[in-house]
Amino acid sequence: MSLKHAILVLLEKKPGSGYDLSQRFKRSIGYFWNASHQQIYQELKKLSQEQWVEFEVQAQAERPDRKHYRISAAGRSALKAWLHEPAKPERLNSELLVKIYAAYLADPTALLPDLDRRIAAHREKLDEYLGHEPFYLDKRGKASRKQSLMHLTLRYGIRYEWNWIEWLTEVRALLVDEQAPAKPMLETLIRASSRKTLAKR
Amino acid sequence: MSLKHAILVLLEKKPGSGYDLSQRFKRSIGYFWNASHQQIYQELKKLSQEQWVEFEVQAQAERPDRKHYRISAAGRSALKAWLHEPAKPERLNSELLVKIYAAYLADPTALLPDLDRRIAAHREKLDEYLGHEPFYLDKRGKASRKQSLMHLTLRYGIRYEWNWIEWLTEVRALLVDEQAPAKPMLETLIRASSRKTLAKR
DNA sequence: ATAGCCATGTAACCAGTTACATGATTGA
DNA sequence: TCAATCATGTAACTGGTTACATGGCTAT
Repeated sequence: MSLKHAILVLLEKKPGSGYDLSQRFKRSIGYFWNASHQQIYQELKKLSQEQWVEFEVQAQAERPDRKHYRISAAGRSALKAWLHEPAKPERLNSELLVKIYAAYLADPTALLPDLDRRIAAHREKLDEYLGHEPFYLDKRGKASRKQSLMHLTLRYGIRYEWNWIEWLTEVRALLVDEQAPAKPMLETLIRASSRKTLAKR
Repeated sequence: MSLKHAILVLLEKKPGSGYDLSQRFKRSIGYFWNASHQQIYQELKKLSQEQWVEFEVQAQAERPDRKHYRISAAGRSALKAWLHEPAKPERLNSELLVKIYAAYLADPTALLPDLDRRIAAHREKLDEYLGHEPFYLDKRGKASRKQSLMHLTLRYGIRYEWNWIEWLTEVRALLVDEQAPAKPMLETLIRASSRKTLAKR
């Protein structure tokens, strides 16, 4: 299982509450790991039973108490051991692809609203990720040695979203009976988006 | 849930046994849906309880009996209803990405064997998928109207594998301290592979 | 008013994996 | 002799989602 280890990684970088962790899953590493708050609280309970994490309760005025978690020595060594184990192959399961595969059984154009929603969602994420990128780069546009691996995981997220957009756009073009895969146009859009998000700073 | 519906889609195309289905998941639509035989047998049991599928037992000499399943009228309409429901967004969970993100906590080069195994696995799948492609194309290299959606799902698989290979190669280059992302070289390899698999026919 | 943020959790359920179980046939 | 293919399943467990529960503060 990896959620356990994903949590340990985050706590190793910086301690925090379950709520903090769920924010970090959403906002900073959502491009390779997603977890709901329910899952996180359950997992933190298990992790503290195993003594891989410790916590202290912080009372807060006007707000619910927080449990401030940090990784323990045992947790740290479990994490290192895990890093040296081979990763198991990942397997794709995409509901949308099943629907597209089967679309000819009914009216294929019924998929259009779904496609448009998905394209919009991926465009949004792509923009978000492009906005994160400068955080990993110095003034000369280079990632520091230490952060370059983390930067590459962000670039995976960027590729992933881009890939979906390109492909979904091809599917859409087929459904509405157009011809060209609209590739160059997309690249233009993405470059534009990149400039836009970079300009915000 | 989609495994139910993925099974219905396969049975709608062509009836068969649980074993047949597990082969088809592996060999023909593995690039967007994976299922183990255990899952399939359980699911077929549920599907026949709901009367979305029917089966007849076929006795075989020298081999275990087979249950030959086919979709029922109720199953067919459930499938059509499902096709008109919106698909829920997919969420990525990649163990390997978590490891790469956290690699700096230990010795990052410890990841190399993992990376090489994964690159090889993705190269293999890519080759396999490229080999499937001519099945969807006529003599002039065009997909028939009816099959073009299925063809696009295969192209998703091709993109997916390609994307992983390119990205993993970048990560590898960083770990072994090279500079260039080796992109053009990869494209060359993929084109060569495409010619090779096409030449086999 | 309505939604979103802060902050925590439980319970029921659904989905997926791993281990176990059987047993013949075919090819390297 | 070892692995793969054919052919079916059960049981235990782990992982993940959905629904429910509480409740104040802040911004539109």
